[in-house]
Amino acid sequence: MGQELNPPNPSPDTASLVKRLAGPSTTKAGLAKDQSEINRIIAEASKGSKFYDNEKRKDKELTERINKILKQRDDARQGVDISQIEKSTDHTLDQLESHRDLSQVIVHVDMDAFYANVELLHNPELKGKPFGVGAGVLSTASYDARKYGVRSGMPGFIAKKLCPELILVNINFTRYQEMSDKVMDIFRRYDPNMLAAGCDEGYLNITAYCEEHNLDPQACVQEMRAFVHKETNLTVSAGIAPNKNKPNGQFYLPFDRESIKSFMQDLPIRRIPGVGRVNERLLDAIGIKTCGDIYTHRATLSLMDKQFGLQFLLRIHLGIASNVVEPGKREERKIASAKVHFRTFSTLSDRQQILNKLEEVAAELEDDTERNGWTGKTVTLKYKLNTYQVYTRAKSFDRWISTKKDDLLAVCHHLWQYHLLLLVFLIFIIYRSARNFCQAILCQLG
DNA sequence: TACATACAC
DNA sequence: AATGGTGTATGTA
Repeated sequence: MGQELNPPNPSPDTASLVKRLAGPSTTKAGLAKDQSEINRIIAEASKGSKFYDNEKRKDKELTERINKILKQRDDARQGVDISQIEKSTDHTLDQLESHRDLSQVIVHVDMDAFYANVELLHNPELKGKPFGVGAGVLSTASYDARKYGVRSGMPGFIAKKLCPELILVNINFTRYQEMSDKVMDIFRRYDPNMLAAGCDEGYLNITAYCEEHNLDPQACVQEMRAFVHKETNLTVSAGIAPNKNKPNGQFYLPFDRESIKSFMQDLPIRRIPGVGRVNERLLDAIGIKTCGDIYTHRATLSLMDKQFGLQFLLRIHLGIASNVVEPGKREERKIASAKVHFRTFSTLSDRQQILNKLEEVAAELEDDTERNGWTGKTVTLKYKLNTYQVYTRAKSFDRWISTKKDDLLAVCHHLWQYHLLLLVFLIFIIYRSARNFCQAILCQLG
């Protein structure tokens, strides 16, 4: 009956598209029972949207890129002595192995569902209930929500489809920052040089602490985690290893070559920091799913060093990473930005409306930079079309730029060009190399 | 330098 | 109806 209304033979979603739509953090906290059913629901909810079309386009582009790479691989392997290449790669591996340093005790600490657990402390009524933190897109999901497949980075309306009783809690960043400060202070007792990575995780070198207090690493970390719990009521997971490649959750990796090797053998390559969704697919295409697979395909990787980065992957295979922990310089702010969102408008007739919006953004940025004393040397105009395609247009100067709205607008007009006539739904203006205005004010433009 | 892409959190 | 913000690194031209 109504079937004629549907488009004939809608092409089925490819596995890669379904996975892409499910978002980047599917492999992270896989507490859900049936991920494929969850992915199906997400793909279904996305279907027909501009967002979906854009993801489909990107997926297709990646597939084409993969096909190109496979062809390159086949060409590269023609008429070369594979065993010779393997031999030379083995030599590189031996070199790397000979420099392995097992002397440092590195701990990766990660607060469990940080935002969600802070909210739980604040509002105990949420206990046992599925909830997400954030509006629009979720910053995190409680453990009870994760059971349904709800994850960080997921739009609220899709999360609601997966879990209709989901509660949405507004984000309270100052609350998390406060708790983060407390937790980090505890970590610093064990390593004053620790590296804070975001507000809920970090890396520590506890070698010296263990020595001075005559503690073995596991007892030391146990004690540290107990302090965190006692002083903040929050829980923290930790991985202990001879370097910074984090295992997962709460884990002690024995400090010998064989244990590390067998740990890496079946570890999915996606779990390595720096291997995201794209590299996962590229590597999968040439047969690499786990860190162990790197060795099997070392000849191909060696021939295609430029595409894949041989050294990077060989180090991953061996489980060798940096074991230097530094606090990370407290840098100056680099970017000041403002944005405006808009939805419904038409193309040509609303040129003036777009210009008005642009002016709005410029005014907002002027306000922010004047108030906080920032300026910069590059103006970046970033805009998203209603197709979700993102464009950036930038102009750099050799002097500090005036933060006056009209000066900003002048630069933006110069950058804007023909997209003025298109459907735009998001505009950013960004100052790059933002510097404190007080220091820069003397050399700013007219 | 300009721009795009990939990634992390 | 509806799919993030901020920052870094890197490749390419």
